[in-house]
Amino acid sequence: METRELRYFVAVAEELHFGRAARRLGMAQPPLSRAIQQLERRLGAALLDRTSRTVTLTEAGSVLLAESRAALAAVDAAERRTRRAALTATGGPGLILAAKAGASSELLAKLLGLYAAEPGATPVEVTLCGPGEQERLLREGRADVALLHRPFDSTAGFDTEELSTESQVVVLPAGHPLTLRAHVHLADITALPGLPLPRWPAPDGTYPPGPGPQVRDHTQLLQTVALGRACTILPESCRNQLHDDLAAVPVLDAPTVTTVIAWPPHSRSRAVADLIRIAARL
Amino acid sequence: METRELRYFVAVAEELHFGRAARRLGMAQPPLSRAIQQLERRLGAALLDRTSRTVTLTEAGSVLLAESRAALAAVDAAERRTRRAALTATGGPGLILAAKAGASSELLAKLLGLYAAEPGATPVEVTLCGPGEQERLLREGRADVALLHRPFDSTAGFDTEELSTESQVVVLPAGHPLTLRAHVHLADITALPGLPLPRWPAPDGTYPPGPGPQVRDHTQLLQTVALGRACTILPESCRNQLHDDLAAVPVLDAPTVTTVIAWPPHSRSRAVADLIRIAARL
DNA sequence: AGCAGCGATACCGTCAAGGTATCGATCCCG
DNA sequence: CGGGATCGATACCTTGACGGTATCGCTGCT
Repeated sequence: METRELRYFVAVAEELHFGRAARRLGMAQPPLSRAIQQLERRLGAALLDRTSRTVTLTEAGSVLLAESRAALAAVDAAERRTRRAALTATGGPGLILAAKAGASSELLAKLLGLYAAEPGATPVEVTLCGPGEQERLLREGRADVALLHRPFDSTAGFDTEELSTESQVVVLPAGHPLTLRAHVHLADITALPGLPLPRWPAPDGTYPPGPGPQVRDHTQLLQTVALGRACTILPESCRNQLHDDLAAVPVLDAPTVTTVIAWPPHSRSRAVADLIRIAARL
Repeated sequence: METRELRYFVAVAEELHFGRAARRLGMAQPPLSRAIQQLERRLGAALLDRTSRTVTLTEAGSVLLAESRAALAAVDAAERRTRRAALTATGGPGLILAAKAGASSELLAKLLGLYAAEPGATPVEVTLCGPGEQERLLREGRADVALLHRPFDSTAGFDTEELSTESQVVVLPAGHPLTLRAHVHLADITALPGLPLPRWPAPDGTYPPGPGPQVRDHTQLLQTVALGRACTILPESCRNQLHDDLAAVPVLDAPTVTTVIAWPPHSRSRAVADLIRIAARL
């Protein structure tokens, strides 16, 4: 199978409409119809059920859709990583590390410091991004290595090494009654009147429905909490970033957060290997 | 990038010889040279350093080689999984599970029993294979789900769920002096005169060098041990498969073995999801 | 110097990918 | 119930990308 065929199929499977898919691909509809027919013939499987009015995916079709996306992502990542490797040789940044803005800053500083001291260390460019975005950057080959946070980010498809495990705290406006408690439970928090949990954007940029205020980044989050509009649950290492207008209380039954360093499983690069070796010793 | 180009590049990168690579691809050498040139032009990167006598990989080239193998594997797996999905609809086996022959048999039986009792369960075909082969079957899309054993198998690129953790025992011929001990350490075993650890074949079928006898499967392994030609370290669950001619002693400092159920991260199938849900509750 | 081996280049033929025109079926609406 | 609109499939044509053959130019080894 050629990637061209996979791209065609993904377009049709997503649009469920040959005409629209053809427009999206910048081609005419007939050759697209033929390409899909040929793909079906070669696979010996019906991928789409078509009447002259509607197009639907068969079971095999929806398998191929999921697999095609993964395969095309792998091909695109191959291209980007090769381009980056070529740039690196001519003096670009040696390594791109993606990390969530505002998270694990102490850990990150220590890691970068130790790596920089390594003989033969290359310059590391740090991309600080929104929550969950590190995963995408790494998958797309735009970053060489990333700090992820389980159980929030999926590490599926990566090699990983655990760096630290923390319990979580609830961050509240200073002076809130709960801040007098030595610890709380999740049930205490969900029941808080007037302090809902904020909503983060999904990968596609939309916000899930709910009562909480919409936030995009860490600063905005903490400010919203300080204003008494929300509370939030964060790993305990956030505590040394809190001003006096915020207070943190341990949450006993919140899931523990594990920070892991992750990299694509086929990394050949010496620099990535060095960085990981150092991270594993932290 | 088209998969054709990637296949061409992999052939040349592996052979480091345009003529041989062309023969392997069943084509003439000139179009292959041109295809690689075009790939390099489009990527804006030199992939190969060629003199008229030798061909070597550049840094970017070796990145692309690793990435191409991964991407081509993803494309091949997509094709196989789609074919399988189509067969399943027409009454083939619903699910193929790969497990190492002789390992986790109790766990496996329990899992299959529970799943078969599930409403809407599809027939499960179990492929019992040699050590480390489950991983390959799963990667290539020849199996839908597999039981892997950490730290021996790499789970990189899969979603996994831990099923059980066991410590390991050393298996010895009955009557061996060490069998009188309540437990041993690794150092005790490596020092055993005349009882080396056997050698397993690598994925390419060759055996690593060393003193131990060559074995291919579990039966052969246990028989070799019973004959007093080797000893071996296995998870403790193997104990109820041992005859009287073999004895097992716990090894205190051997790494613990974790059995995990693994599946490709893009699995859309209801059957896989059911099986995993059941496995997680074991 | 001459030969052998290798990758690159020049040139040519073919076929598959893509375009246009149109068909046949289905649904919607009056 | 009939006509128009919409959609995927088919028929037919054009073109350029891909592959083949012949040959060149360079290099290393006798």
